[in-house]
Amino acid sequence: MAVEPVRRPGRPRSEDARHAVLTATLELAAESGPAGLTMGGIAERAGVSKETLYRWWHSKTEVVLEALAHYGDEAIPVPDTGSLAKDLRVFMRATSKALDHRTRQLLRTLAAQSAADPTFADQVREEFIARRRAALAEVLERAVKRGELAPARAAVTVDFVFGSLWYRLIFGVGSLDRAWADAVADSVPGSTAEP
Amino acid sequence: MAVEPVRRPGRPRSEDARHAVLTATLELAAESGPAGLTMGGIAERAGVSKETLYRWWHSKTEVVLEALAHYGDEAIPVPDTGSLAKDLRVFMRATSKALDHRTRQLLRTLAAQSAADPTFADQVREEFIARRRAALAEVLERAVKRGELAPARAAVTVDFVFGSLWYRLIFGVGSLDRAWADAVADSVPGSTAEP
Amino acid sequence: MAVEPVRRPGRPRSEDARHAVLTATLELAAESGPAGLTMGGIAERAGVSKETLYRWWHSKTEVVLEALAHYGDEAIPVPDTGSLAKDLRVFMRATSKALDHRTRQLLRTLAAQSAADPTFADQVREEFIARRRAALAEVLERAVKRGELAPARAAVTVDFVFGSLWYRLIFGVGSLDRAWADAVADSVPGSTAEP
Amino acid sequence: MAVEPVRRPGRPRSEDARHAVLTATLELAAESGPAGLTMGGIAERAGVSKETLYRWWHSKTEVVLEALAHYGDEAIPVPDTGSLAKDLRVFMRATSKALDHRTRQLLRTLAAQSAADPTFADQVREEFIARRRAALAEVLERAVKRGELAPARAAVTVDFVFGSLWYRLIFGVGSLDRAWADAVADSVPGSTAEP
DNA sequence: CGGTAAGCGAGACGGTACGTCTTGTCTTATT
DNA sequence: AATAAGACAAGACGTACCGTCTCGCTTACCG
Repeated sequence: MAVEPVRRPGRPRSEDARHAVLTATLELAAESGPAGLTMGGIAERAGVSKETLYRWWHSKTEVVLEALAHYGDEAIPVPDTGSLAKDLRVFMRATSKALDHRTRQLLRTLAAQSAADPTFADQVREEFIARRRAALAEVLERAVKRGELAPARAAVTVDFVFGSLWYRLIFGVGSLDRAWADAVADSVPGSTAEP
Repeated sequence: MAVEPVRRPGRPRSEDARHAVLTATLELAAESGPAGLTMGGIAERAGVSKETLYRWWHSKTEVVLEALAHYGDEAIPVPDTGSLAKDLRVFMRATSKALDHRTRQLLRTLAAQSAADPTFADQVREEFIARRRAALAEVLERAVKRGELAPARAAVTVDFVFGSLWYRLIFGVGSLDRAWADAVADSVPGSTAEP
Repeated sequence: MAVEPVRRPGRPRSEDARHAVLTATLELAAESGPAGLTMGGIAERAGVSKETLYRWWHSKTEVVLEALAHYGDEAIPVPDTGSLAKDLRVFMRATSKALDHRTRQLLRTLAAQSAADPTFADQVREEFIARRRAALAEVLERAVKRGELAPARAAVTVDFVFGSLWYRLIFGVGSLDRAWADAVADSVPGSTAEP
Repeated sequence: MAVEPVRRPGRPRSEDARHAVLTATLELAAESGPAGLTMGGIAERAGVSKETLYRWWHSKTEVVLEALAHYGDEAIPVPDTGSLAKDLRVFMRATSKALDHRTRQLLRTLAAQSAADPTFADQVREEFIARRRAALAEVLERAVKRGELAPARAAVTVDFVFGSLWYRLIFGVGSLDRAWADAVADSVPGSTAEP
C-alpha cells in the first residue's frame, strides 16, 4: 500500500527552492546572527522570490525552525549505557559538542522570536523543544526504573539541563563547553558518585 | 564637603520626562508585549520627544532595564532564616510572586533583545541578571558556611534556579507559580528534608 | 472552395473559455474600473487558468480590445441620410448612446494602457481607433463629394470629434451626453444651419 | 505685512529634498516613460527615503503633477496681438514647441494615471488642465468681445484644441509638430481667412 | 481503437513595485 | 543646555500582480 501516491494537479512544489531556503537560512544565521537574518535576505541568498518564501513559511521563525530541525535532528543520539552517570555524561557532551557557532546563532534566533511572540514560542516548544526534552526524559526514565533516580527529581532535572543551556546562551552567563557539560551531568544526584 | 553641589549651566534634565518614560514603558509592555513595544510608541505615550528618549537611553533595552530596576528593586528581599530550606522557600516564593503579567512582559522583552544582540545581553547581564544572581548567591553562601551545602553545588544551583525561570518564561514550558517555586526550592539537596 | 477547412491536430481551442474571458473582462471592467482589472482577476472570474489567458492574449490590452470589439462592433452604424448635418447628428447621438458605464470603463482602460505603453497604443490605434475614424471619415467624405465640406476641414473634424470624446472621458472635462453630441455635431461648419 | 512669518516648531521641510524629487521625476519620466516611473526609483534617484516621498506626495501622480507644474508654468504665455488668427497661431506654435520628449512623457504619465483613476483625474483637471484651458479661453474671450468669434464656438474650440492634443499624444494618431499647430489654428472659423 | 498532439485547470515560481513601519539622527523654536 | 515637534535616510516588512513554468487531465484527429 503506497503511503501517498496521489498527485495533485498543478506544478509541484520545488524541492530545490525549499532546500536553497533552508541552506541560505543556516548560512545567514551563522554569518550575521538573529539581527541580520531577514526574510528578504534569505530569499535573495536562496535565489527564491519573497512570495515563495511566504507561501511556505509564514514567518522567519518557521524557516529557522525547519532549518534547525533538518540540520540537527540526529546530532544528539539517546545514549543507553546502563548507568545514569554515564548516560548523562554522553548526552551532555554530545549536546555541548553540537553547540557550534552556527547552531548557537540559530538557537538565539529561536529564543529571540519566542520571547517576543508567545504564539511562536508555542510552535518552537512543540516542534523543537519537546523533542530535546523527550530525548533527555528517556534517559532519566530508565534511571528511575533502575532505582537510580527519584521520580520527582527526574522532572526538575530536565528543566535544569535545558534551562541552564538557554540561560547561558541568551545572556552569556558562563560557557557551554565540555566543563559545563560535565558540571551539569555531575550535579544530578545519584550520578555524582562515579566520575 | 557637599557631595554634589555642582550645577551645570542650561536647563536641567526633566525628572517628569524620565518618570513618564519609565511609566509608559511599563504600561506599554504590559499591554502589547515585546513585539508592540517601540521607541516611538514609548515617546508618544510618555508625551516626550524621541530626541529626549535617545538622549538618555541609547536603546529600548536600556529603557526596559531601568523601568524594571525601578519597579522591582526591593520586591525580592534576601532572606536569612538560618536554614537553607527555609531561605530558599522564601526566596523562590517571593520570586514567583513578583512575576506578574507586567513583569513577565518586561522580562520577555529583555530576553528577546538579549538573544538578538550579544552587546545588549552583556548589559542586561551586568545590570540586571547579576543583581539577582548575587542575591541568591548570598543565601547559598551562608548555607555553605553552615555546612548545609557543598560549595560545588552552590554554583550550579544559581544556574538551575534562574535557568528554569527564563526557560519557562520564554518558551512557555510549564508554569512559574508557587508550585514551581516550591519544586525548585525542594530540589536543592540538603533543603529537601524539611518541607 | 472552403475558406478554412484545415483542422490542426490536438484539442481545439475552447470557445467556452474564450467567451468566459471576454464576459469576465466586461464585468470586471464595469465593476472595478481600469485599476481593478487584473489578468489574475479575469482568469479567476472566467474560471480559466492564467496559462490559457496568456496563450491567446498577450496582454490585458488585447483582452480588453477584443472584449470591446465583440461588444460594440455594430453599435454605431454609419448613417447616410444625404445631409452632413443629419448624418453627424445620427453618428454623434449613437456614439453618445453607446458610451454607457461599462463602455467608458473599458475605454478608460484602453487609454490608460495606451498612454503608458506606445506599443499598446499602436495596437489600439490599428485595431480599434482606426475603425471608428474610418466610420466618421466615410460620412465626411460623402459631404466633401457633395460640396458640403471643405476637404481640409474633413481631416481636422475627425480629430475634433474623437479628441473631444477621449479628452472628456479621461479627465472628466464635461459630459458625454446628448447635449455634448449635438454641440459637437453643430460645431462642424456646414452642418450648423439645419438643426 | 508679512504673508506667513509664523514658524512652526520642529525641523522644517527640506527644500533640497523637494527639489531633488521633482528633478528626479522629470529625469526618470524622460528616460523611461510612464511604465518605468516608480516611487522607489524616484526616491533612489533623488537620494531621498521613500518615507519622505510618501509624506509629501501621496501618489506618483501628485509628484508628476507638481513636477510638471513647476517646469512648465510659464512655458506658454497668453498672446494678445489683437487678432484671433494671430493669437491662435502664437498659442498653438508655443504649445507645440513645449511638447518636447520629456514633456510628452510626463503628460502621458498624467494621462495614464488619470484614465485609471477618476480621483486623480479630478486632481489633474483642477490643478493642471484647468490652467491650460483658462489660458486659451482668455484668448478666445477677447475674440468674442471683438466679434470675431461666436460665443458658442468658443466653448467647443477649447475642447477641440486640447482634445486633439491628448488624442494624438496618447494613441499616436498623427504628429504634434508645427504643421499640426497651424492646422488646428487655421481650422477655427474666423481665423482661417488671414494666414 | 489506440496513438499523438494540442488545449486546459491548477498552481508554484522569480521578479518587481507597492505602501507601511521602526530605528536612530537631524534641525528647528521654545523654555 | 534640555525640550517638543517633527522631518529625514535607511531599510525590512508582508502583499499584490506580472508573466512563465510545470504538472496531470481532457479532447480531438488520424492512422
